[in-house]
Amino acid sequence: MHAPLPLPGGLLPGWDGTIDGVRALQDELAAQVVLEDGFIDPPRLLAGLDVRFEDDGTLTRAAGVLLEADTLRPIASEVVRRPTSFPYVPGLLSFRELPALLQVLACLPEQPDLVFVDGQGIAHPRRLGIAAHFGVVTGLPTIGVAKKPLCGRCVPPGPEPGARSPLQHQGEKIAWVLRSKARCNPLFVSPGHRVTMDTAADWVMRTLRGYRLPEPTRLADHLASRREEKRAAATSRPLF
DNA sequence: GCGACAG
DNA sequence: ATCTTGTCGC
Repeated sequence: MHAPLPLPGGLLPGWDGTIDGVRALQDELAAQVVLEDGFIDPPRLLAGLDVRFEDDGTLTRAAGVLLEADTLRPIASEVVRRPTSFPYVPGLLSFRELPALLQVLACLPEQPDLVFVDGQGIAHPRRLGIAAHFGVVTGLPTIGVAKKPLCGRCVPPGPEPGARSPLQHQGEKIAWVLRSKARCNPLFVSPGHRVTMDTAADWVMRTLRGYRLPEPTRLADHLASRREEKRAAATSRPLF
């Protein structure tokens, strides 16, 4: 038994307050991840989600963007804020960011057919990164797009855009290390839920627009970083 | 035992 | 993640 985390009760029903307890819950959720394609093909709406923090982590801010899949044009976006309720612990990131992600998803005008989340999908020690956790909880097809790996080893992919090499962990292939753009560090793309490893990488490639990040994640990232949006929108300036 | 460690 | 301008390289 490890040291209990200093948290207010009621966050996780039935949780014993220990890190081992959270890990046990992750194992249960990870068993529910589906690694087969299960989305409408072709999808009509895509969504990009990202989370940031304010006031040294006291406040959690989530940004969500809804895009038209065939044009990659944003048709709606939302930003929500809420008090942070869980500390940052490597490997337990989803428990810190999930509440805000679910809240911003609920604020979008329509349900997306495929979601891109900033962070790992199954490329996690217990195969439950934020994108996988989000996918299992919402039931939505999800892809995890991370800028850095959490675990696993790999041989760097070639320099040409589209080049990819497997990220391996404990004998399993958990993500594609994908070179989305020349001269840029590769992305770590893994299935979140109801998506195949190859489909995940394919959709990242086909939603690129000349930047390192695919449009869904890039727009959500951009929106989540805008200082002007840190506080209640004073001016009603268009978001795009 | 030591180091690494998504956001 | 966050504190933060200009600057070097392709």
